[in-house]
Order: sequence, then structure tokens, then C-alpha cells
Amino acid sequence: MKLNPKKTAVIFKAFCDENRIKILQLLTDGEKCACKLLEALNITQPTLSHHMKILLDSGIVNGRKEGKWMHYSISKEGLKKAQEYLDILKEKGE
Amino acid sequence: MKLNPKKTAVIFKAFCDENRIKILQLLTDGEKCACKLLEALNITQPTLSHHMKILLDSGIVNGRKEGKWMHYSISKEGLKKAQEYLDILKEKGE
DNA sequence: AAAATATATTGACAAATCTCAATGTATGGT
DNA sequence: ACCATACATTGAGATTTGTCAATATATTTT
Repeated sequence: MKLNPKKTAVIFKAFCDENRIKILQLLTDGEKCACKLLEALNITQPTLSHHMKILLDSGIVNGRKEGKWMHYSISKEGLKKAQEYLDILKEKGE
Repeated sequence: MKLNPKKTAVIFKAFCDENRIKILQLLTDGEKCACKLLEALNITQPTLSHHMKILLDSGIVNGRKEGKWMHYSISKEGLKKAQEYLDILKEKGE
């Protein structure tokens, strides 16, 4: 198997920033709205919004809008895909 | 389990640059010296050296010096650790 | 319709990252 | 000792990224 370098980099951008790791960690105990995440982090609302966009683009996080609220949760499929990509790097290509 | 945000980000920096993905992909079929990697990539030697340092720091790549040559290979332990970190993000914290 | 709330977008700035040319450091060969 | 080779380091420029204040949009409430 072969990875698309550009696409792969986009996926793993989810994990290469300190605040995004914190966000993902907060989401491990279930779906949370942006306002809850904001409370737990020492960043401003636009900064959170910026990180959430990157996380959505990576496919590691899902978003669901409900009224005024944006609910975010970890995408198991996204995580699974990321792990599969790491598996590909383990494969010995003959 | 809890992740250290800073350390985790350092590990995953290995995968969030296009050229580093290409490098990792080249290493999937076994150990290679820097000169071979350089041939295969459209970057200068200092740029390669820069990326290899990041890859070594991440623990995803091992380095072995033999005479004039630097041999790089994928660290299975490093990859395993990265996958374990992704597993932690899957865990539902009650 | 006006006000309030939750989030996104824009624009600006600072810091980090990527890249290269030039130079430095080992190591091996002559 | 000198030269060549393989790689690392330094320094500089360009791009990207992270951050914030200000503003915009969407939704609910009054």
C-alpha cells in the first residue's frame, strides 16, 4: 500500500499541536459542545474555532450542529484510518 | 490513561509534513542511508538533515552511524507507541 | 424586531517551520 | 598530510501556523 503524502499530512495535523491534543483528550469522554471545550482550555473562542476546523478537516473529529451549539466528538473511523496508515508504515515492502 | 500534550505533539510531528511521509514511505522497505533518501527526494541535503532530526526526535525513526554513512530505519517501537496513543483517544473514559 | 448567545470569519501580528546556500565536522582514501 | 565524501550546523528568507481583537452570522429569547 502507498500513502498520499499530502492527504496523510492533513490527517496527522490533528495530533501535532499541543492544544489539539488537549481537545482530543477532552473529547475522549464523549461529545462536547464548543463552549465546554472553551471553558477547559486557556485559549480564546476564535482560536478554538481555528483548531476545530483543523480537527474536522483531518477527519479525526465529527461535528454536529444543534441549534446554536456545535457538538464535537471523536471519530472512531477517523482514528481507525490513522492507525491503518501507521500500519502501512510497518509493512515491509518485500 | 492521559497523554502529555507536548510530548505527544512531538511524536506526531513525524507524520504531519509531506516530505516526512515520503521519507517514512521510503523506509518501509528497510534501512536506508541518507544519501539514498536524498536521491529519491527533491530537496537539498540540509533540508533532509532537518527532517531526519525531527524524525529521530519523534522516536519514529532510528539512526545508526556506520563510517561516513548514516543509516535510518523505521522504529517499530516508535510506531507502536504512536498507535497506542491513538488507542488512548478511543478509550471512553467512563 | 430587538437583544442575547454560540460559533465562524477576517485581519493582523508573532512565532514556528521549511527551505536553501554556505560552512563545519567526521571519516576514508590517496 | 591532503583531498573527497557523507552528513550536520548555521544563518537567512519565505511560508505556514497559532493567536488574538474585532466583526459577522445564525439561532433563540423576549
